[in-house]
Amino acid sequence: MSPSLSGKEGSHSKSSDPLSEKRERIRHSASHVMADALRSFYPEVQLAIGPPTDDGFYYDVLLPPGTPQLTLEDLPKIEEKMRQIIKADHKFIYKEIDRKEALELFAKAPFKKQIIEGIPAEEKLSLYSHGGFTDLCEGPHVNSTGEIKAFKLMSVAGAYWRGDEHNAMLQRIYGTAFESQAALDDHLKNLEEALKRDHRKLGKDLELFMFDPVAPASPFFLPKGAIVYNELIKYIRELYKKYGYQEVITPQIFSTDLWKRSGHYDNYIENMYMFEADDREFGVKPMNCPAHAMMYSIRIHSYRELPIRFADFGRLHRFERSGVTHGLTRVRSFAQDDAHIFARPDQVQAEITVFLNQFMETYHMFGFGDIFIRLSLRPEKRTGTDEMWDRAEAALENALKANNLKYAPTPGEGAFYGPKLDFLVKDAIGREWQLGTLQLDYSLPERFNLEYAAEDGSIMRPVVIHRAWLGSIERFLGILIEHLAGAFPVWLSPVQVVLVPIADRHTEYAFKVVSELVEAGVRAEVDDRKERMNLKIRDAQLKKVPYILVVGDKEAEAGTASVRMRTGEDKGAKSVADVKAEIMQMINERK
RNA sequence: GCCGGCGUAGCUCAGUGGCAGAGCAGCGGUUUCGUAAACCGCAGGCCGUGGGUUCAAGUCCCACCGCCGGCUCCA
Repeated sequence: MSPSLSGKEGSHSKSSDPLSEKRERIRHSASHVMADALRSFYPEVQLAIGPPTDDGFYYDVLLPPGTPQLTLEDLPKIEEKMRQIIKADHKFIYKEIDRKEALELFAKAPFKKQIIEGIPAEEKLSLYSHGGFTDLCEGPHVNSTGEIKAFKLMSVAGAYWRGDEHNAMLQRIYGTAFESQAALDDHLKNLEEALKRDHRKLGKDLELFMFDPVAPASPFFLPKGAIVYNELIKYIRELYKKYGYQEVITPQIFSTDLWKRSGHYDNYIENMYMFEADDREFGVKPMNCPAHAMMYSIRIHSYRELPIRFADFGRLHRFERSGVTHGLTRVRSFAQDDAHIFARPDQVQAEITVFLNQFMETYHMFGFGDIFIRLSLRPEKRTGTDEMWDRAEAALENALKANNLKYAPTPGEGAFYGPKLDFLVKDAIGREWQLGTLQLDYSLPERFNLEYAAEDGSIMRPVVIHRAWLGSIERFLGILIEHLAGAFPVWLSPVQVVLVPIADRHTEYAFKVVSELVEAGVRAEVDDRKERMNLKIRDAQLKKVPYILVVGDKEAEAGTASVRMRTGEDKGAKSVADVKAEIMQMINERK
């Protein structure tokens, strides 16, 4: 069961199957109907764009100056109007027009005018009308408004015109529409389900981590969360050992001398925490690479030593803009399973191939099925020669091809110092997150004057590969929590076993069993509260403890424990030795 | 940073100008029980922070902080 790979990011893929195609029509049409309804309340409303999306549609609008902003409370009346329009079953009428006509028709619609001006002259322009409403639109649509069988307006949000923060802020109304009420209900149920898996909620409920205004967007890992965090690191450390990485420990704070040299002072300072001490300016590190470059430079390296792989779990701080933080997935304080590989140019491709295999192995183990690989190619603004970029991009692409991996080349998205591979997964609510990354860097070796002595004695420049499997541990944990709905595999579970004594007199035996498990390295506890066993079983299951061992007279007598799983499955009584062996095996096999 | 919403007990939430509430959790007691919530009782509050309006503010207004939904950005 290997993770399926899709070359395209889901949110950008054009649907090909009939149902998705139908929904796209329905949603696109619903967006027109919504604009129509909105216009009946605000005749002067300026319409921008109203496309279908993966799970619904939206329309970006600008209300006339002085109009109060739309809020959630305005949605019901808009929905009501939409229902009337749908009931009237207006036909959608398609009409092609020439550019001049279009510009006249939309003379008073500045956003539409801009759209028209942006469409290449040779492309035809078209209109879609229903009832008395006409919009510039490529389509396709349903035949008539009556085909929009079920819809719901979801939310109102702000959005910049054309996604550029220098442009006007528009209001975006989100809605969704389906071919049947049942499908809509199903969708709403899924949303509710996703809410239950939200890692922020589960993190609180399971006491994994907390946040506090005294450290905005910076998680406090509570004891249980710290266990999971450290288990992840322990796993990564094993891989480091296996694959020839050397772990290093580097300072947290550096003088701006370093940040100027690395380029961060010019390119990244708005994301850094800077301060003065002793009349010098310092910055808290947002990345580990400069420190690793310095460590590489302690002496001249022979070509025989390369590749050198420095791994670092150093804590990074990035000052993220206030509106962008999100639970564990976008924080200001975090660590990565970060490593920099200093390699000879001829070693680059082999390193990438090995990395890809390690990456797939890791993701397979965590059970992620929906992985997207993005190959980010040279941006406009970049350092280095074209030959260098050709070689670097080819190295990444060849490695992907050699490993039969699908990927989406994305021009212009690379870092200024080199192209990169980004590994994205989708969370429970369909949001896409970047986790792992691999970047080729020709700039850092230049800036830090990194060298090695080649076979012929000449001095050569190594290439640096930045790479992470999990990305940020924090973000990975957040995605993992949602992916698993908080039910960690045994090896990651903060509490792996809870002993439930049936009556007080069985507590002593329960502790005996626990100490045997703890001795073997299992995280086991006795629930010795003065409560009934029913409650204790319930609580253990709500806390997603994988093994619940119930012990009473029979078990104490026979030296057994009744095994109940968090799923509710009752596996019956087993000898303590057998239970212990089973749990140990789960842990050792990381299941 | 920008647009909008929200902030009341540990948690989930009610209270919309007139005495701060409920359920769960917590604590005390009773119950000692065979696989998802026993019963009784007791406590628990700078209503995010600061200012303002008012005879009176959890409630109305302003600012700030934080969170949530988006935009932009990103590990």
